[in-house]
Amino acid sequence: MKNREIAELLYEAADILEYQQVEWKPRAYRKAAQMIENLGEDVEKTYERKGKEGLTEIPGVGESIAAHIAEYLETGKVEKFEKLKEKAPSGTVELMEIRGLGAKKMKKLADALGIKTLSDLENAIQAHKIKRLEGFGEKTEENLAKAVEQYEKGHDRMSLGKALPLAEEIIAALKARCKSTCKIDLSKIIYTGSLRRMKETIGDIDILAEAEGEKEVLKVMDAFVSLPEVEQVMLKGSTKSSVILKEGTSIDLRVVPPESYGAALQYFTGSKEHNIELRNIAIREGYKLSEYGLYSKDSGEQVAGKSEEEVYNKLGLACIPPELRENREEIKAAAESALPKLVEAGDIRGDLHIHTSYSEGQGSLEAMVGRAEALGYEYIAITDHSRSQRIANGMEIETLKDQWKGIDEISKNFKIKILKGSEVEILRDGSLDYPEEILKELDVVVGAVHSGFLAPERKMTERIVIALENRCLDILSHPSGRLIGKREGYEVNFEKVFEAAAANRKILEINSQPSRLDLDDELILRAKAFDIKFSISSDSHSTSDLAFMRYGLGQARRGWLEKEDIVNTYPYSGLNEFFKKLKL
DNA sequence: GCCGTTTTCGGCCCGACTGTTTTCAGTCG
Repeated sequence: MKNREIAELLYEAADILEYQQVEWKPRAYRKAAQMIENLGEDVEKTYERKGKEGLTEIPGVGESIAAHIAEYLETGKVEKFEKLKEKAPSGTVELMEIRGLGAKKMKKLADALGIKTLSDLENAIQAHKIKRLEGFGEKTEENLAKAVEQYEKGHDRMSLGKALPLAEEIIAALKARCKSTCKIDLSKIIYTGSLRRMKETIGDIDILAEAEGEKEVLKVMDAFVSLPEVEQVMLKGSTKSSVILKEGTSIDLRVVPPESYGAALQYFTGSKEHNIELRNIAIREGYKLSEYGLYSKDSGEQVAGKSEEEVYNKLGLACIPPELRENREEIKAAAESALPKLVEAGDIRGDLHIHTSYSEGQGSLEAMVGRAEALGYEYIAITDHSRSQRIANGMEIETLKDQWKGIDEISKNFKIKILKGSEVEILRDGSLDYPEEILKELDVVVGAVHSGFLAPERKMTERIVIALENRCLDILSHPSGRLIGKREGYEVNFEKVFEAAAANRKILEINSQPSRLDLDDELILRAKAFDIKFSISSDSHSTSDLAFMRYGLGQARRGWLEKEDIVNTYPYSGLNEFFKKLKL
């Protein structure tokens, strides 16, 4: 799948064109890039099947960009972009990443001081050459210095698993402060942005609050920027403040009046592409949409804004859940009242991937079961590593049998049903790591690949397909093998994997570990088209990990999944039934 | 460069904040 590569290429071209002050083209390139990035299907496949014509069917892709994509797929490069890069200074793309530095300022810096790379910029800042430039000043130079520092500190996005608890902590602290000093509705302090959409990684955290009148707004802003966690106040205005926390994360707070709260929540939740689409609809329908509300174009009167529902409904749309707002057909579905009824936290009745101290987990069998019961689950599966996973203290058959005894014993003390399971290594030839007579004894077999990541696509696909054809396997765990920000998934043909999973009625796991989130939302969408069932699992290694479930749930929702698509929403009896059928 | 129940030409989301200027340009999300 080359979608991401192609999108990257287009983004890069857009940056350079922007630097060259070319009008509109950068926007067109970015739009096309965004569409390709979020496309459910493989651009290369589309091209193979339908040629350039097929490519122009992608929104935002016209004849010219289609030709560039075709050229890239045929030759591995685009002549025009190569030339573009030659003409632009080598560091352009990197410099564009610096906060506060756009095309115009960069051009000036390049023309006046010959700044072409990040280190050029650093040197110029050190020598205080920038503040003497016309249109620049002391403050600009200072801010650029800070921005460069920030960039070097790590411009990586943080995991959902870090961002969500952090946002909750800051919001709790802000609420505690506002409770005594401000007259505002505390329940309206809420995180928005990509975090509310449960994206797998988060750039910065956006918080929205509601307050009436200048005085109250100011009080909220003051409470926010003076939180002990704050290291630096980047900006502070009458509607918006921005800070950087001591641990490096940047957080924005916006405060709006009650009549605009819904419109603002909608606007700041994004995504940007979803919002642009929504605004276009507003324009078509004779409205103007902003973060302050939906206004009639003629009279200028506000027609909606208090709540998100109001805004969507006035535009002829059902209210769209945040996780779907990625401009991936959700607006069309909302117009046709065809939105999915997404799976919810309350639907989850159990967790089917749990480790204990029998292998590499931190928690004892009893501790893990106890926590699961406390969470209100009806069942959990204990799935420690199989024997070949030596690095994770994989269990020999004897140890596995010991564990069964342990489970039988503690079962008496709990109401929750404990399934005997295993995370069985899928060996390089596709066979499973325990003999069939052992696997048959297990209630649930979770198969996973943990080795040989560098195998060629054909090999890896074969390995996984053979495992999916094994009657003993129930669930394919973390199917892509990726570790977010650390390791790409292995090369594998997902079409073939999904076909095999569907044909053998196997379950695909949505692994909730923040570093995995595997399957990701796009693969979930693709797999759903094959009519496959999923499980959402925490892959817990300690009692606190059980709470990871919500991150996997977020990805399932981003993948448009409904309750019926997910086996661990079934009651225990239904789940058992399902597994039994699987083994016939 | 893309796109069209307002247009095959002429538009392209909209508003906030900062800094450097004295009314606005540049940048960001």
